[in-house]
Amino acid sequence: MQARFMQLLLNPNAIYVVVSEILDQGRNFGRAAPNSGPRVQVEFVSANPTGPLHVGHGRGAAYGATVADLLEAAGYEIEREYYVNDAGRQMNILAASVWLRYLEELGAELTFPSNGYQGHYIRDIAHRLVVDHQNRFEHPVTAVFADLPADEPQGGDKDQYIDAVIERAQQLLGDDYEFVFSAGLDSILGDIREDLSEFGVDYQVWFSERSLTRSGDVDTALNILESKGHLYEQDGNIWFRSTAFGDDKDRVVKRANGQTTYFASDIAYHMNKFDRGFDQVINIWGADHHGYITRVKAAISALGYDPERLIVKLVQFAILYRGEERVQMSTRSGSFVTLRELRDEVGKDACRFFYVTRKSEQHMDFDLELAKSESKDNPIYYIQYAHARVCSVLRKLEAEGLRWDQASGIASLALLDSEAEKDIITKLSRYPEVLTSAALNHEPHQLANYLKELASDYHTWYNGHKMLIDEVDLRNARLTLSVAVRQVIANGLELLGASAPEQM
RNA sequence: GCGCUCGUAGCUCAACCGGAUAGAGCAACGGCCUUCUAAGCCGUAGGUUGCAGGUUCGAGUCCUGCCGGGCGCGCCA
Repeated sequence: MQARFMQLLLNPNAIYVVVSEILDQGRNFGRAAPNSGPRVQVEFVSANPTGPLHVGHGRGAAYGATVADLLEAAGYEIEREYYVNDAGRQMNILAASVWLRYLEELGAELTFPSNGYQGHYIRDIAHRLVVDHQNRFEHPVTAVFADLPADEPQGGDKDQYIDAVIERAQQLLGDDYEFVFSAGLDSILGDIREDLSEFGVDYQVWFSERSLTRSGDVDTALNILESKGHLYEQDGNIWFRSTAFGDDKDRVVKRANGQTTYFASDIAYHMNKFDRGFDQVINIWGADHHGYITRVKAAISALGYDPERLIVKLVQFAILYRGEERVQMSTRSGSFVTLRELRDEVGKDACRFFYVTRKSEQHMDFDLELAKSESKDNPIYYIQYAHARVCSVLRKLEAEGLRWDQASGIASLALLDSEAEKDIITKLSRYPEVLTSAALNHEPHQLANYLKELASDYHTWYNGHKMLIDEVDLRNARLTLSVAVRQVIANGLELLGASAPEQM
């Protein structure tokens, strides 16, 4: 930085140096040396594996993946992790739902619990169970529903009812209950994994909540809190005195029936994270979880770790629009738009780009029509088109039997001395700092906006200057700058999870 | 009710941990195709940064109050 600054003072041609740096370094231009920075874990999405991901998860996925990729490009050693909430009541409801649909597949006639999972994907899982295991899990309907309390439509309590169904399933299935449970979990988790992978989001670690109980981490964490005097008993429950660390109220970690709470798992999970030696732990949560930040940080402090090392980024939900019309979504009624449907309709590149083009904590409107449109109105197409345009010119060049001479182009860069050209070159030289700033501030939109500007500058310049001209030196200079722009756009698009097409 | 968060052009958003006349893109209006992709380019117009105070040499940015939107306030996960 210092050196280049000196060069700028001493030599007006120094601004051109960046062009050859870009061409020399290619994909690595703007990147720091790999693993030269802190070791950081980024945990994101972590949606309950009770159904497919929807568009709300999509924003967290795109944001988390991009922040992780940006930090990695900035030299951080990154571990991407998905926390699998595979313990708890919701998962049992899933297992019971699968089982009942399985019985229906075998011909049983029954009334599905009002609190069960209604989605069609449950039937698909049940169907596979029948195909693979025939009637192995079958029990007479009379035995299944004998002496159960009333469901809500019959004037009962839907929660009590579904709990009774779960208990009955466990009684009748015995060891096979775990099998049905796993069939549901594995199927949905597999679907989520595939969905994310197709979205360009891949994890190093899938961390199971149940493993925390099995490994004894939950007990260990509670024992540590106990030994430090942060727990107390009241009404038969064990409470964590989180108010001592700024929380509004104390929190139960173990119920009177001996069951630990989800929060206890969370305490153990964060202890586990810190014990793995990360310099920094980044949690990306939906905005509806903001109330948990205080208590989790309280637990981290109580365990003796520095809560400053935990960074929680909240992501607001996106509201889908189809043109003017708002797309209604309701998870309960099952009328939600899945991430897969969104990808199918809009395409991965536009999805990834649109999601991160706004600050994460900002509410955003996601316009499906705009994301799909193939015009300059659509920023992702606009940027990709700048890239394709350069490729197109090079193809045309070749078709005319000409060659791009890079060395000649570099040597002739000083011919590009208009303000527009210098602006483009200056903008190119800013790329590394934009990348670093976007990474360290966890603000991918900085890079997205930069790419829009660069593409705009390039389109403007391109429109006013013909590339394929007879003057060889000037032609090579223009092509060289074009290729440098193409490289930086490709680098930026890669970090945003979008492709850089050679033709459109 | 309490807490968190957001409020910037008609619309969607920027503004580099307070710094100079608050910037883009859509939409609107006016131009540019015998020429490498018009999937593009140029120009014009558009703002009392929700409101009212305060701190500061300086506030979209920090503080207080109010108004409005979103979210949260389980021995659910």
